[in-house]
Amino acid sequence: MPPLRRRGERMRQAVLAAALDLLSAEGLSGATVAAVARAAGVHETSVYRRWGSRENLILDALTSRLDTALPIPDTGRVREDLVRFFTALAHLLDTAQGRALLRLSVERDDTLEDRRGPYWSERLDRAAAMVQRGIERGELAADADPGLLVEAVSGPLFSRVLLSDAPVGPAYAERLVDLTLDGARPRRRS
Amino acid sequence: MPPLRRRGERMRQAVLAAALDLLSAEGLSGATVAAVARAAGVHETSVYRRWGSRENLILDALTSRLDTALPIPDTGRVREDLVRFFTALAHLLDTAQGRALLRLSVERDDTLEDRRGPYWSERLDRAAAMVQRGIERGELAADADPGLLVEAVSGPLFSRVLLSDAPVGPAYAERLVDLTLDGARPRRRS
DNA sequence: ATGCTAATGCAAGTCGCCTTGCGTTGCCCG
DNA sequence: CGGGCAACGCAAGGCGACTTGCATTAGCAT
Repeated sequence: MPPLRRRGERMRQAVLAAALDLLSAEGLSGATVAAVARAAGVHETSVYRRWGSRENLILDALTSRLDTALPIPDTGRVREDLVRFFTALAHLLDTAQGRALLRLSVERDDTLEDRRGPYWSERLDRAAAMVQRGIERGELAADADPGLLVEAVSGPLFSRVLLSDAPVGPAYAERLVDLTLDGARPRRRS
Repeated sequence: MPPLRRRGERMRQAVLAAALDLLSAEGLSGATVAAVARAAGVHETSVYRRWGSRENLILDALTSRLDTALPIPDTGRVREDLVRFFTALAHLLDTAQGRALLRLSVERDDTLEDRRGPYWSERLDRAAAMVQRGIERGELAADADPGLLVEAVSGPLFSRVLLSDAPVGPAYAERLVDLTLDGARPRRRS
């Protein structure tokens, strides 16, 4: 039985699968390049040649399967849309894979350009559409800034996970949405 | 001239100074433990015995000099207080040292407990006092959550630096404060 | 001053990330 | 059904973080 040489796409899939296995079995620190390569029955050098760095590898593994899509709801009411979206995001950030992805996205890599920022910014950009619809519907002020609003809700979610490593939870996301929508000033007209 | 053996507190100061020098001269990646030790005229082993890890060393160097205090203003108006505070924070986050400190604060260290979270959480906790005063003054809703509001403004600042590495700038901080205070809904009573 | 002890110096070594040069082989194309 | 060539395997090595065991010495108390 020859060592079952894997190449091209099959090798790629085998490595990504091995990476995810190790990731969920032993966590981020357990998924060393050597371990992944061994588990996939591939040489470490090949991994580096294809992915360039451990970071790219893990990130590729994570994003390939973790395409939770984070769908953009369209219920007709801004608050409902935002609550659903950011609740889903909070849920994602409470999973091991979601947290790992966020942590990796934060790592700087001065060598060559990478596509980590894109993962989150893409999704947040799409989220801005919900706000835009709210503006057009007159639910939000005409001069509201969709991007700013999205960042105002997602930012705290991200930094909470990164800084304090605390769970975020759907309730937190909902409170953030309400604060961003209504502000902290006293409600006139009760 | 004997190698001028440094010990105890003098050694500590020499190493921290060398670390800051390298930090500002060559950036985070330039401040390797070996380089810092050499520059301080100290053996690498001694650095590890005293600080335990490179991270602790850099963090110690950063916080020892970078105690910008981030004072809590008290002008009598919430918005003014918040704008001043978060503008100062934004400014800090636009310096190389501030960014380095934030990045290091985000690094997880499963070995032993560390005191990195504290640096930011301390300052944000104190910032909540501004909000509390605003509530007592009636400027804010009685059921407003000081901690949440502080996170709603600081979170985006942090995650912007961490994720997109973009400058934050005072204007961004100010817009966040206004959004959090007034919300995105249309203003009644113009 | 003189000792004692804890704080250094030093050497050697582990581990993970990553690179390079060269031999070997899978795989697609003609 | 062969080539040919890129895609792999392999060995060796560099670099930085970190550890360990042992020799040495600075510095404080006496």
